[in-house]
Amino acid sequence: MGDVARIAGVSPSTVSLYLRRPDEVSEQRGQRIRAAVDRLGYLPNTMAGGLASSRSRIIGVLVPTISNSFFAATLDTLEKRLREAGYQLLIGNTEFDEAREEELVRSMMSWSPAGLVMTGFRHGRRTVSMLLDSDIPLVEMWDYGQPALDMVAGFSHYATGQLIARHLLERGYRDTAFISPRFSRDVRAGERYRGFREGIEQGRGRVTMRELSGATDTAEAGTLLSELMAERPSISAVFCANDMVALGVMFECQRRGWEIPERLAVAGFGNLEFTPNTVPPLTTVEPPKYEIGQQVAELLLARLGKSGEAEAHQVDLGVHLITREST
Amino acid sequence: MGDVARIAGVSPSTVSLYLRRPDEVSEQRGQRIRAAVDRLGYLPNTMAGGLASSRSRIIGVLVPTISNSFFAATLDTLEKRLREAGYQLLIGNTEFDEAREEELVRSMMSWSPAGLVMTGFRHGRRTVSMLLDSDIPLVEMWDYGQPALDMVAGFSHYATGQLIARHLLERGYRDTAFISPRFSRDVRAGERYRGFREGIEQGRGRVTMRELSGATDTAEAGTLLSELMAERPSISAVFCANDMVALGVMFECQRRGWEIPERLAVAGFGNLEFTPNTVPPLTTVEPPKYEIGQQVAELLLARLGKSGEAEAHQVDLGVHLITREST
DNA sequence: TTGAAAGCGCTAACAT
DNA sequence: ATGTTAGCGCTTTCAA
Repeated sequence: MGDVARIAGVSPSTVSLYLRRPDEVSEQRGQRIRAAVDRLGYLPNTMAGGLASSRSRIIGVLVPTISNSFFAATLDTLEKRLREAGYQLLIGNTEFDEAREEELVRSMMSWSPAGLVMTGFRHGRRTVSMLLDSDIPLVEMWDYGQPALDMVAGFSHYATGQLIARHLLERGYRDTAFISPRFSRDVRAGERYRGFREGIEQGRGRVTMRELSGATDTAEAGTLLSELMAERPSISAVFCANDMVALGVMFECQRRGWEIPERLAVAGFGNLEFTPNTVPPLTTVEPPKYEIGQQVAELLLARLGKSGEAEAHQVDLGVHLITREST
Repeated sequence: MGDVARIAGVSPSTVSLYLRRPDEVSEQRGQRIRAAVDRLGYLPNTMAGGLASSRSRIIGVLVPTISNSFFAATLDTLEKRLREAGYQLLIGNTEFDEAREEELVRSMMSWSPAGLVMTGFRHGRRTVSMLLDSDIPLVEMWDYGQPALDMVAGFSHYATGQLIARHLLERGYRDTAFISPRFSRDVRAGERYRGFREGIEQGRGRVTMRELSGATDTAEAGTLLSELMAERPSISAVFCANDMVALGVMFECQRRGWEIPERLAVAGFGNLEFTPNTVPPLTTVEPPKYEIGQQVAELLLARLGKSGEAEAHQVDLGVHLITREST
């Protein structure tokens, strides 16, 4: 930057000012500075800037795993939106592990990030106290309805479960099942189950639940379905914790010649790209996966703008039931 | 850090040394420092450290979109592996846009990253010269066989296309089709097409190609298939640019009552989670999506270790043909 | 093994 | 609108 200043014939602080707020520098010098920057291919040193101003243009984001298509979609819009505003994403996988989450929060904090984004409400005790001690804007995403540390953008998985329960009851299904990845690998699937079970039971129905041995696995979903139907042939509808599980269930039905929805109704969660196109088209619930990214960015940017107002914002983005022929 | 030093009764530079290389500090002072760190909940300021040492523990990663499941899988292992080594990932979406890529490279460079990871070999002219001017270790991933800027971890999409061509020819399919997302949205699908077409034509076969209007869309894939088969009913096999497209094609066959592989053989690319489980199970090619992440990390860490040796490493991780009943 | 001193490249008062 | 001055919180010689 010194070089740029020398070549442009101005002082370093003028260059710095020009780079940050160009309109506070005279047109004439602005041009000279721009020319010098181009000539030297000057790139500012972000770390020096961050150190001097004691704030950075970094947003730390923690997700269980990047490769979960829901979070990946959210990250996509979040990155886009924040990049437009001049921020960059430091991403970490917690792998469903509170210790790793704590370690990640610690290392993100050491960057003095402008903001932090975390998935869900479950955090370790020490993580929570680090978060509360700092005054870094925080958004918890992909959930709603439980006590939050700061801002929230998500929806209620409990209500989602209830929504499907109501739908199945309306269509006359009472003897139902729920097939899910292991709850320890997907806490929010557990919440959907709770809502679903309570909804069905309030309607005098019954729910049989099966957890896969780990994360989503279409083959294992098919196996579990077969076992379930052998044990309890009266089951007439199954709510799958996500559309991938539902796909596995539908493949199994196809192999066994079980008509959907006549022999067995199937519902999912996610409205993935292929979901409208299955045979028959799958009834599902659409989560606001892109909107969450958008909303998280907006909450953060709003807070970063007017630094004073410490208004805690919590946004429930809701879900949509998409009724198709599988129920 | 001054506070820590005061409480521990040592100098700041001893604290700094202890934090970086604990075994060069006496056990006694080490203990005192550790106690002080705990008591104060001290978190080092990474930016100050980075500025002083003029290097950071950041690896910049550029992908077309995070939400592509192939890249997401790679990012997952890459993040895990690099986090274990004490690095963090700064992730950017290029959105298939060279201008955005350039802008991202520029802002990543301003962090003095320890390394950079990019997807594929196509970069803008100015991006290339920035990359070459800097001496930041660079890995280009997810492709192989073209001139690279530095290190490479990937596989040949051209060879992948040829592999499937050979397989289909062996099974007696000569009149074939290729259905793909728009090549401008997936350059590597275009490479697979090139390999496939040349392979089939060398075997005296024929390929009819159809591009979707944008990214992967199972519904549109079905529509394209119908049109294709109406125009040219003699087609007996279709190679889909990825397994999602193949899923759309299979749904369409199911709706129309076309037996797979009797009426139409189907092959895909990706070996996604559901692929072994379709009806019938789908023949596909398995790309080393996790291995790429692993290998990128290893190349980077090797280079970061022995800083002197500027050995350019290029790794072809290859693919596996997985033959199932759909062909 | 430890400490003192200098400085990494910028920003932020402040004075002009 | 521009320049001067003093740090930001560390790491890194270098000397002890």
